[in-house]
Amino acid sequence: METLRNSPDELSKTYEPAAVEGKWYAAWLEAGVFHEEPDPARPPFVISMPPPNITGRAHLGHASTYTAMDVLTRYHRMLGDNADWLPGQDHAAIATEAVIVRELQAEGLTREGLGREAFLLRAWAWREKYGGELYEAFRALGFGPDWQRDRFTLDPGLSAAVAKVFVALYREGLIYRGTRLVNWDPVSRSTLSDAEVEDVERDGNLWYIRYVAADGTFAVEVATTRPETMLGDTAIAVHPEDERYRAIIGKTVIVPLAARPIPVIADAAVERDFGTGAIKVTPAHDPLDNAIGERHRLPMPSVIGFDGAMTEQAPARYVGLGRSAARDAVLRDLEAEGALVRTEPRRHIVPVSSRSGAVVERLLSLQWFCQMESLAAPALAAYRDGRVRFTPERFGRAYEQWLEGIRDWNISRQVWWGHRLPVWYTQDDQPIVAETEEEAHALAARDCGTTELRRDPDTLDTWFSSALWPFSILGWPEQTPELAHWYPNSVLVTGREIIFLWVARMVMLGLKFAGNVPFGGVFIAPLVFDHSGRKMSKSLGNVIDPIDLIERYGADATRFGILRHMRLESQELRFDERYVEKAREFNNKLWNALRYIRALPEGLASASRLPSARDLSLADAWMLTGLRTTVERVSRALDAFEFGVAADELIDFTWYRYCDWYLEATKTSSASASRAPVLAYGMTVIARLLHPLAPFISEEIWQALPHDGRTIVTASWPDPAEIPADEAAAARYDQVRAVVTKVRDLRADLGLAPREKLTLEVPPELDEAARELLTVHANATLVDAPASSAAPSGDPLLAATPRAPAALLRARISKDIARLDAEIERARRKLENPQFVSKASSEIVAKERDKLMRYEDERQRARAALVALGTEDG
RNA sequence: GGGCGCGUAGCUCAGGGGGAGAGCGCUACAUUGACACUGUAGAGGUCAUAGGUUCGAAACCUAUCGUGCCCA
Repeated sequence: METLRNSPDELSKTYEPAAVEGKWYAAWLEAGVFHEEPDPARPPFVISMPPPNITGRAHLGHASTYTAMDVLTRYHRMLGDNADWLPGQDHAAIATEAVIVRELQAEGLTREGLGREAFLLRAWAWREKYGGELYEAFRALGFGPDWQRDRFTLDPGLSAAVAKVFVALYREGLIYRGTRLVNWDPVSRSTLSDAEVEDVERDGNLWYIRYVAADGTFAVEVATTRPETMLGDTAIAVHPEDERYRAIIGKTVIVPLAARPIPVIADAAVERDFGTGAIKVTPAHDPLDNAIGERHRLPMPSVIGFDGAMTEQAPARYVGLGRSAARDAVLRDLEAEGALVRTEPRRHIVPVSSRSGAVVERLLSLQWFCQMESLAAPALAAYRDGRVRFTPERFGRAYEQWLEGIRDWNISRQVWWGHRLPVWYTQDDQPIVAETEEEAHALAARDCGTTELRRDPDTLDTWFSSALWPFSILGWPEQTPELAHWYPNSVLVTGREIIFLWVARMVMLGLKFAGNVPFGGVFIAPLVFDHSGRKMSKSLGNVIDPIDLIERYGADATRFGILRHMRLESQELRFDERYVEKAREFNNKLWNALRYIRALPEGLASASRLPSARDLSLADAWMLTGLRTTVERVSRALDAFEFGVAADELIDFTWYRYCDWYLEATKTSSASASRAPVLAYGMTVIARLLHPLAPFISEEIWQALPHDGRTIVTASWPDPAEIPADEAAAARYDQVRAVVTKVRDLRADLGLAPREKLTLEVPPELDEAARELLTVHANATLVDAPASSAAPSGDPLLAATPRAPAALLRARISKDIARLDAEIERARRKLENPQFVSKASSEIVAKERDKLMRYEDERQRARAALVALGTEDG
């Protein structure tokens, strides 16, 4: 511990975060304060970091969600918990692969040209080089995860867990291979999850096409936004209760251009208001049509291929045409045939790949799926019986509804960077599913009498490995001490956009394989938007780099500014740089309070212990009482994830009470007896309360004052019971403050500069403590009131009267009386209402009576003062 | 179409059945030895609209309008 010096110039006049932050972060790493071993003797507090993509860059979302995790971990560490924050990164299959492919393109290379092995080497090299950038930002933000336990989704242990889970699910029949409609990104050449598909509104057309009956007795018009898919039509569908079409249900019509006969069927999924109420059904290329096709067992020809061009299933003259060329050709030919009735401009929803920006094609494809129904049921039960709780609660209902309508999960991806499917095929395409290649060969030899196998080239959806995260990073399937003590995790902190993608899947697989829910609670942090409520995105150019904020304001201010605006029920946080600016000003305020304490002439040598209660001044007692309340409130707020409330409480107490009042009160001569220890004690308690939110400055302050221990990181959380509180003294000081405020009012009326003394007449019996405080807070000179002023009985403090022109005092008092008149009128009306007195709770009525009494008392005093002033000018 | 939010001071937002709050911005004064990244005082609001419940509604309920997100 450095020795405490008291030179006033020792600390710079403004707080300089840059000098402080690097120093302490290095010291923390050196001391190993973020690392924990499982310790059954202490309550565990564990958070698994949602693994950011290795392609991810720091953005303000990290400064909300990830800061929240840091706050919780630091808070629980100080509470004495076995607290550990487990970091890690995600390989981000499609995103990373896209980055590498772009790099290759720039060099004139292709993925296929390079080959799988070389491609993967490049991807690993890329990860080595750039994958740690986000962590640099995390350190700059002061985050303290247990770096020694850093994990990566492609680590051998985690990959083994993935293979094990896949094989187990397969053998249970929950993973299967099947032909289903998938989201196909023709540019990335891979399937996409639903979440990677964005619905975008675009201008298009609605084309009306006429289908003629096979027997020529009628024709039916259908509307479509995608005429080229008509080549794959296998039915016309109408709503079963649609009178217009009842007669033609079951009849046969001919697909124009393709000249194929197809049936007219009835299905309740048809929207009668859309177009003509009759729709064409292309089961191989549209989700709704596919569902109809399943129900009616329709054939499902794929007319569009994985390359986005028309396949051989289409009539010969369209084969090989790209989607848009095919559309042009089809429209031209329809027109020529007279089958195109009309064209109507229309805005409609187009599915777009959030990876490549290409329009997503719905295609039938042979993929691997995970059957979700039997996994979803226990996850639903865990929510309904309270084993998984969401904060805010309403997000639980979204989770519930999604699980209720669960659909099978396409888990295979046509990318190379990721967990390769643990699937091999024999020459006759028989799948062999095994955890290792050796096992696959053994199985193939045993069951199929062959050793000639080729491995499935596909990889698993990234979310598959993420779903195992909370237990795979703890060593599962090994029964490690970490798994025993730290699973389930205490809480998961994440954003609402991945409740389905990630949270629900972790619950499902955690229950299935780790025997329990992965976490007791889920805290959904608000998303960060720009000042006008727009999502921050590269294309809008409104992305804010936290590093930039850190450089200009400091990491503490960046964290604090955001935390302060996190509200439990809000879904969004509209970021304004002024939040961070304000936080920096708060830091500076703290810093200067520290400078004041350090420069006290009596020094801090004896400041390590709080004086006994009888040696405390009125102001001391007031401050400590407020401090105790603040400790309780901040603790309660952090327990409830109310970070904004915690920050508000800290600012409110520290700035507007500790600094504005208490610190000023210590500038009286009698305060010097107790002020150094009380100021220092108060400040170290504030520093500890602040530490989870603003780790650097709190450490700097704590180190600059008498303290026990090496670092605030492992200091204990303040215990309110240890802070002496004296409600009566606090109330008395509040009365003094009320009088001071009134006097200041008048100073403003007088146009009196703050420097200029004001004379205050007070009754001779006024106690010394109140006199000193009036003197220092109101910058007043006290004189005894003349006996003739007839101080009313009661508290002499309330008889304090500034010496000022009578007219001014009269105006001020009259204004007071007018305000009191209104209050009295309001209270009296209430109390005169028999309904109020009989129906309102007795406390409310008593409170109202008390108010009325107080106001009347105050008005009486004011009137007396007015009379005493007389009518002539003074 | 279904679900979930939001509408309070010029702006961003707290609050929440019984005296309208904060920060920023604005106005006036102040360079007092912690701090101008400051202090003191002040102006500014039919709490979206209309009904209802209640002794009492900005808060609870219903509807409407505006606005955002998610799911289909």
